Amino acid sequence: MTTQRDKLREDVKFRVLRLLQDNPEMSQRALAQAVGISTGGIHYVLNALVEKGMLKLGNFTAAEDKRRYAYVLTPKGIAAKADLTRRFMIRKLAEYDALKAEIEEVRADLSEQDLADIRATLKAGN
Amino acid sequence: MTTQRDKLREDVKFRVLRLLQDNPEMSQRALAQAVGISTGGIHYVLNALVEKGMLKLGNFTAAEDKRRYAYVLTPKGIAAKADLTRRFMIRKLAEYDALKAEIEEVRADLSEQDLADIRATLKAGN
DNA sequence: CTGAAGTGTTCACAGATTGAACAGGTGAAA
DNA sequence: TTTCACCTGTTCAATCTGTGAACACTTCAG
Repeated sequence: MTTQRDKLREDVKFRVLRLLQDNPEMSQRALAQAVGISTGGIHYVLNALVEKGMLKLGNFTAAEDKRRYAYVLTPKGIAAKADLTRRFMIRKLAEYDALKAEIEEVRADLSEQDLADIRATLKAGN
Repeated sequence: MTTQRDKLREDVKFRVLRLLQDNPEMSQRALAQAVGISTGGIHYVLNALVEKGMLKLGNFTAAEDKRRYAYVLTPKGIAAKADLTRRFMIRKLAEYDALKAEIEEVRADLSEQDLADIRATLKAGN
C-alpha cells in the first residue's frame, strides 16, 4: 500500500499550491515548516511543480532580493490546484466520516470519568 | 518532526491491541490487513508488544493448530491499552477538530457545482 | 502419501526523508 | 570599504522505514 504515502504527497502538493496562491513570496523554509516536511523535501516538491509547469519562478519584489524567488502559479497551476482542491475535499470528507465513526466506536470503551478528563485536557492546551 | 510517524506507530499499536482483545486468534496477516501494514511490519509490532510484556503467546484452541498463536493481552497489556485508548481519543478529537476546520476553510474555494459533484461522488462508492 | 494452502518468520532491497553543509546575496556595523 | 552575521536556495550522503517475496513448518483434503 503505497497509497497512504501517495495521499500524503498529494496533501503536500495541495497545501503548497494553496499557500503559494495566497502568498507567493514565502521562503522554502517557511513553506517546509508550514507543510511539515524538511528543507530538502520542499525543494524537491517545488522543483517538481516547476517542471510540471504549475509554478513559475518570478522575481522577488521587495528590494529586488536576488536570493529569493516568488513562486507564482501558472494558469496550469491554478487549474491543477482547483482539481486538487476537489480531490482533497472528497478525501477529507471521507476521512472525516471515518474518524467520526472510529471516535464513536472507541468512546464506548471509556468511562464517564475518562471522558471528563479528556474534555478537561482538551480545554487546556494539549 | 518524527512526531507524525510516532503518531502512526501509536495508532497501529492501539488498533492491534484493540483487535486482539476482542479476537486473540486473528492471524498476523489478517491483523496486517486490518491495520493497513505489511506482514513484516505486523510481525515487528507484535514482537515488540510481546517483549514489552503486553501480549503473551497462548496456544491456539481450534484443533490444537501448532502453526498459530493466540495473542492474549496480559494485565499489563490491558492497562496499556486503556492508556492508549485515552491518548488515542484525545489525539483523534483534536484531529477531528483540525480536519473540520480545514474542510470548512477549503470549502470556501469550491463552487456550488463542485460541492454538488462531490456529494454525488460520495453517495456512490468512492 | 502428496501437494496445496495456511502459519509465523526473516531479510535484502527500494524509496523516502532528513538535515548538515555549501555557495552566494544582503545589509548593518566598524 | 571591509567585515561578518544572517538569510537565501540547493545538494547529497546517510539514515530510516516499510515492503513483500521467500523460507521452514504444519495441516488437511484428495
